[in-house]
Amino acid sequence: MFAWVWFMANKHWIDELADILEERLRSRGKDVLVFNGGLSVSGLQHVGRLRGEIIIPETLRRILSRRGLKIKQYLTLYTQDAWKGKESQRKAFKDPGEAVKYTGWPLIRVPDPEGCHANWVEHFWGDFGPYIKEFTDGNIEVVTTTDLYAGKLKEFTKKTFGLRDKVREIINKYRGRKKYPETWIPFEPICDGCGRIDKTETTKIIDDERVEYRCRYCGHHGETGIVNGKLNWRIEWVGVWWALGVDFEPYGKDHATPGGSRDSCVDLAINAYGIKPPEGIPYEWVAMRTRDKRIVDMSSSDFTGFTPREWYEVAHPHIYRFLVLKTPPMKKLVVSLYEIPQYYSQYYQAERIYYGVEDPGVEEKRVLLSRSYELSYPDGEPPEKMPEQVPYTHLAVLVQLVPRELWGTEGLRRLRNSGHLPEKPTEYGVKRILETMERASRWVEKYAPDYLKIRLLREPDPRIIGEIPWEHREILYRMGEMLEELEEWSEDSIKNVMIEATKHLSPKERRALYHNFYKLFLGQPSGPRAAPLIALVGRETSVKFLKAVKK
RNA sequence: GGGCCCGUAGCUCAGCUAGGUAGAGCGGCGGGCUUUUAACCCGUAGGUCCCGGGUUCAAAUCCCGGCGGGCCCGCCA
Repeated sequence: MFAWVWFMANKHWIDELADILEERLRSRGKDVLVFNGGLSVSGLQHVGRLRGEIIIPETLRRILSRRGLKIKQYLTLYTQDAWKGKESQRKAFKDPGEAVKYTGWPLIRVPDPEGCHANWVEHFWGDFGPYIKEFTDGNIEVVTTTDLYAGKLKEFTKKTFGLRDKVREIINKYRGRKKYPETWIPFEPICDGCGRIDKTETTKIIDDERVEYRCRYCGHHGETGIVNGKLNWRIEWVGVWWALGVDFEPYGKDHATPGGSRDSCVDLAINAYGIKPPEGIPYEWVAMRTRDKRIVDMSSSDFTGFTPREWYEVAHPHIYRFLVLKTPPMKKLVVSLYEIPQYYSQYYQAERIYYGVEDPGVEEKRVLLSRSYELSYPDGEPPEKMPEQVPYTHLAVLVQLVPRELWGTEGLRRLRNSGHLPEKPTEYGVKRILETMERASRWVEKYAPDYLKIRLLREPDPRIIGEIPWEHREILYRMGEMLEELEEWSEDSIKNVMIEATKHLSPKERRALYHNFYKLFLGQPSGPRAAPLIALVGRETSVKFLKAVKK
């Protein structure tokens, strides 16, 4: 139809989003724009949290930076929030019963359940925080609400005391019957008596710096500084926008409901504080598929999901970024560590489409996949030449046959022999293969199905041999003899031996024979290619196994 | 009570924004491949597009009304 329409229809969702955002951000007239994301460290920091709060804003930031916008990206940790003491959270401690006493404490004050870090937050941040730079370009500044309360939010708290009536009026619009009374002061101190932040009530503002409060939990009355507490949650969110000057911040679907938290906070920002609320987009959560194929939402406080560290161990961050980018933000993304090989092959396909060596047929698909691929690089861009692609499962098997110290030599030689690598492979391609080998090796240990786990039997097993019919034993024994006499010990000559020994068999019989062949060596009816396997096992051992069938 | 995502082949989904002969991958089946790296190649079967109305020459697609599944919010944050 019209070129314009065609053009629009063939944009990646994130580019369309970037277009809209660019216009709105430019109209704000700021030199440096601010992007933010927010996380409460209530427990397991799973990969799902990378999606909406980190990778999506980071990618938008990079796209818009290329268009000349200056953008600063933050990630805000809600460390002052109360520890809820859910059963799943208590179970993180050796003595869950005793851990009840931390209920209601600010997260940052809850001790590390395993005693290896300064507190709960730092403990669970360990598998997440340090990996952000692997999944992004790393230009993200992490701030905590605890630090903000000691700084800019302190100022905001004072401001809020002055705006009390207006703030109450707006919040009460969203509170149906349970309106806050006129005496309400929107500040929740940490109780000096019991340590809780979720049960205190401010009774009096003493001056700009101090308040009086009472605790509904332990009955303690006291006074404390305004650094020692937090604002009511709706106000706090606006406070973060104000303190950092946020211009864009995505929000999870739990905040997206009309009349919900985002709406009420926008109302507060405009009508109480007179600031322009940030632009935003809602996003769906990430779920995971378990070993037995059940789908469960990842949840921090329920400890369901897996961390960026666990992903990084078995797969490149590129792959996760790719999955996030090819999935529209309001669609549920389901990921599984058991399906890593499939993700690699999807990624390789997108890569081939990007480099133009494969035609997806449908234009929309081409745009979605190749752009998602292009943006999948955490830092920088795809290399000029398409890297060599070796299937993940291939490497998973290879690393089990070649000793680790030979991966970079013998392993690569094997790949050249099998045609996966050319004589002069690209630098990035080789680097990626070596990295994938490390990951595939760990994946085999932790997640691979049994049939991909290759383990040579220590000794020929008489019980297995007993199950092999005599005519097969004859052939296997003969193979052993031929291998023993073989002049040159190479994959090719071994392969010739195997062909020679089985050429008189029908395809069906040959299949049956190889089942027994694999059982003899591995205890299971299938395995890696026979000739390379034998080559690797070595002459002495393979002859020993093969001739054992006739003892 | 309000909102979001979804319903298309056995499974996972694309196609719906912009109406024009129902698609892909996986799985199944048959065959091939000097046995296979959840492989590859060729062929093949398989569908009331959740249901009912409406608009239209024409509806999986647009409109209205239902049904079913999953999820979020309902004054905790």
